[in-house]
Amino acid sequence: MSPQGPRPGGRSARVQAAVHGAVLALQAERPRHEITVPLVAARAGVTPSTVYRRWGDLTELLADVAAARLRPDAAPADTGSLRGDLVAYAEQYLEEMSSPAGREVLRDLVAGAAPALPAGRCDAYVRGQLEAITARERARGGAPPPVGEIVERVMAPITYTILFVATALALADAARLVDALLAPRAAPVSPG
Amino acid sequence: MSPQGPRPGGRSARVQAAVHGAVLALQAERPRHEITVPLVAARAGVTPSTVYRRWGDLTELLADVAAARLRPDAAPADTGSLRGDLVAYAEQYLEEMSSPAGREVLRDLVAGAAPALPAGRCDAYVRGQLEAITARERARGGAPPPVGEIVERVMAPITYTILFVATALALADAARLVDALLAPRAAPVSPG
DNA sequence: CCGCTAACGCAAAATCTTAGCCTTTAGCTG
DNA sequence: CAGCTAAAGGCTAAGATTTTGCGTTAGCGG
Repeated sequence: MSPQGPRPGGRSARVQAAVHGAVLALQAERPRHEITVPLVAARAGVTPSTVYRRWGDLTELLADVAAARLRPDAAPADTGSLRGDLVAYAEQYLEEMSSPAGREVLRDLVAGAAPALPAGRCDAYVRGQLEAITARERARGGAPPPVGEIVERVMAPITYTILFVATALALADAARLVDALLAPRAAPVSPG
Repeated sequence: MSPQGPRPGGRSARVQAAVHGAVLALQAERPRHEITVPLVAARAGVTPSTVYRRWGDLTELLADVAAARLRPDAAPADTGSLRGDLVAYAEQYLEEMSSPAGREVLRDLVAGAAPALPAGRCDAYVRGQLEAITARERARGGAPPPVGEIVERVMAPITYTILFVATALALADAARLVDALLAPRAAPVSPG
């Protein structure tokens, strides 16, 4: 779906940029159910058939745009400690994704039915950022948990809650999850 | 979206059952992108306008069917121990939801939720089953973790992986997650 | 500079979606 | 139990979207 086809330069790239831009512009000014392929195409200065041919349908186009939106634009902030870095990253993710707009991004991503690609890209971006954070910690001489465990204990609960649970998470929950991850021997429940 | 309107009996119920049945039948024999409202309506012996009026669009209809499919049909299995009950439930959930059909159910559910609201019914069903399991444990004299913690540590990682990660989870991961939850004082990482 | 081909534009046809109006039927009341 | 009321479904026509075939354009290599 993503135009990683054999001819990425020139006109193709311009069209992709124009269409992505049109989607972003429309998302900012209209509710989602009013966004249609012909509308996007018109805004992008392109014919609808071009959009249908390249993206298949609106769902996949939105998923592609959502994935592009998630691509990290900078390395994760360096606060000087593993906990600080993780809390900062988790808080940023939580804040971005629990807004109505962010929720729509996640939804579009999941809804894109194609070979799991757009949703997979999202996870890949997250892991990339976490790799950077853990690599930094190792360079400091620390022994951070594996990225998979961070995803499992911190990112997954945040994402699940945003998608499925009515009560919103507080910013403090991000720190709570990170602390639970980093202190596996704390004893919050009844004594064993 | 669900026809919990003021007139649940009689014809309404018949139409709803016919439409749900038609969706299930079509899902079993066709790829999802070939399922359309007119197709469902024809199979259900109903006119398309009826479907549009009651469900709005195909996405919401599929979400409604998915939610109905998820409604637990029985109390969770009683294995005699908290760990056994949780592992059995988590394994069942994992097995059901990681199949292609199950993944579609989750996808439809997320995609069809109201614009700014979460796909709450799914989470509610899960919590209901977990409540039953933990209540049973308390009746045994045990002190199970709160349901929220089980969701966070077990159900959320499973669901996240199904939706966002290309590599499938193994059945054993369900047990691993339950064990990690129940033994918070194990020391799998370097000493603190 | 010339040819090759993927990608786009255009326009017609097919399909899906919406909306108005009428008919049916479940639930209620006398 | 007959009759009333309004919610819900059927039908049809108008409108919008999606698909498809064919000609054209523009990036790329020789």
